[in-house]
Amino acid sequence: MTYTDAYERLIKTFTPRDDLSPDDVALLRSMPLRIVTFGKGEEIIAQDSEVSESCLMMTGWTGRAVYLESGKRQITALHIAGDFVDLHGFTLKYMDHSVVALTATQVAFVRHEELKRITQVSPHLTRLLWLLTTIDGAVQRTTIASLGRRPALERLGHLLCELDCRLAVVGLADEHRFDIPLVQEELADILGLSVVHMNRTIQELRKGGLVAWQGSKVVIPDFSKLAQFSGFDPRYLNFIKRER
Amino acid sequence: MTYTDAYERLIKTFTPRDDLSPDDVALLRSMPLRIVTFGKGEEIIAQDSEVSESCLMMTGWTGRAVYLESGKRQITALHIAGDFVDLHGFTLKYMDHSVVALTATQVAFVRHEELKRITQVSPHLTRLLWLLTTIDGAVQRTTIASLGRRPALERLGHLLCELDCRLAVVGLADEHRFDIPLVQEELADILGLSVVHMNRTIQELRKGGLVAWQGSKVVIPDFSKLAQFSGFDPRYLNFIKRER
DNA sequence: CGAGCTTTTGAAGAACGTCAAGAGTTGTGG
DNA sequence: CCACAACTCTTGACGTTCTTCAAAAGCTCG
Repeated sequence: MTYTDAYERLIKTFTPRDDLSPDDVALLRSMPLRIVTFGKGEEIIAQDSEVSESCLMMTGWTGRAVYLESGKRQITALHIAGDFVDLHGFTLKYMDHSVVALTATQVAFVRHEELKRITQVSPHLTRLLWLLTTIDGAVQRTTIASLGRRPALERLGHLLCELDCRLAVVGLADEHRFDIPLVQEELADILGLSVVHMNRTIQELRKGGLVAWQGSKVVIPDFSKLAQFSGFDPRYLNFIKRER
Repeated sequence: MTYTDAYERLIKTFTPRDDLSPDDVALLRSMPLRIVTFGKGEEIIAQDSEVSESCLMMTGWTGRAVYLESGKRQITALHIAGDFVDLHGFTLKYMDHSVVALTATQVAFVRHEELKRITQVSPHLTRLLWLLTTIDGAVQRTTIASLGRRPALERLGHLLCELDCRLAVVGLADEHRFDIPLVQEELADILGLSVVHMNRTIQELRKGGLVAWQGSKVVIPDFSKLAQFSGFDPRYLNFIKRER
């Protein structure tokens, strides 16, 4: 993963949503990046810390984890290549969650001074960065609706539909086949379930024929069927090009 | 509620988080507002609609509601005076949720052209508006953690602590006393519970002495006790002044 | 006073969690 | 290349939390 790749990755995060002017692209490329590798299980950002840079995912999977006093953990979001995991840290500074590497990972850190510079020279790019955080909010709302009102089976189906869509956009899913490099305990922490019930829910979804899932390989034989079963409507992901 | 009040309300939304320059204030006051009244139960913004203005709450309570195919409803957020309910609509345009008036309500609509104008002339005010949406995201993460990992009783306690803090900042709570103008069905839709279990959970919290709650009047006799019981840590609300 | 809404209660059942243990898999060191 | 340890997945049994259904009681407002 070279610096050139990193800038390309960043540019490709915007282009499904709006066109970038040559000036926008040049401005993005002018930002110094710090590329760092993390091993599986390592903590990239600590909960309750103060931050002065934000990180863009290059490879691997990360999650935002909230640790409760009870010792329980909730993973509030999953992130893959192209996701600006903690862009909200630019405005918030205070991190209400940790960021943990769920697989070996490469990320590019951008200093907040650089982002601030963008806000001072490019209103358009500023709105696009802002957009990334509001899309994140839309995903979070969908997660809230799932946790609050969908039973475990639909909740899992909905997550698989979302991951399929997001992975496809960055070339990591093809014909509804993709890799989920997560253990069931992590999936349980995402869906708010116990590990045992997570296991039984996966088995039930498999048995129903809605997904084929062996090891980390997932295949969704009939996407629209799973989407309908899970109440999945991709519009909240905002993969639509318009003037922003 | 006059126009002057509306601008004051808007300004007071920022000041707990950062100071505004005279230019910032003048710019805010230059935005045309459209003040509208809604009756209890009315829909202010429809789910799946396209929007070209965003609304700031003046009086009353609103909620963001997601309606699922199953007929179930999840209220993903509550909003009170000073909240910019759908500021994310400025960047997203597509509304993945509805906004519903939970009480009689006055809101001020700001056209997106005006917000765009701000992004073109004031990087600082742009960052502050952006901040409001990222704080919203932090609240959503906390909601996800509650729904995923807290049992009903703690979930309710946590909500009450959050409301106490937020209402106090806008002068609607004093000495941990405030009004919750919501019926138990609405609370159930916020906490992801059935109405019956919502009722029993409220009773249990009352019985435990953690809250006094009769009709819509809530009193938290020992806030830190309830906060500890519920795992509430107000830092995610970002009521802290710093350079943004 | 009555209609409609909201709160409350009881009873039964479904969904999910916990505990415990066995089976399968992966990785590591000798 | 094998043996062992550690991790992960799976299963069974049982308990708890929460839901559903149904109905009664209380409240509000014309």
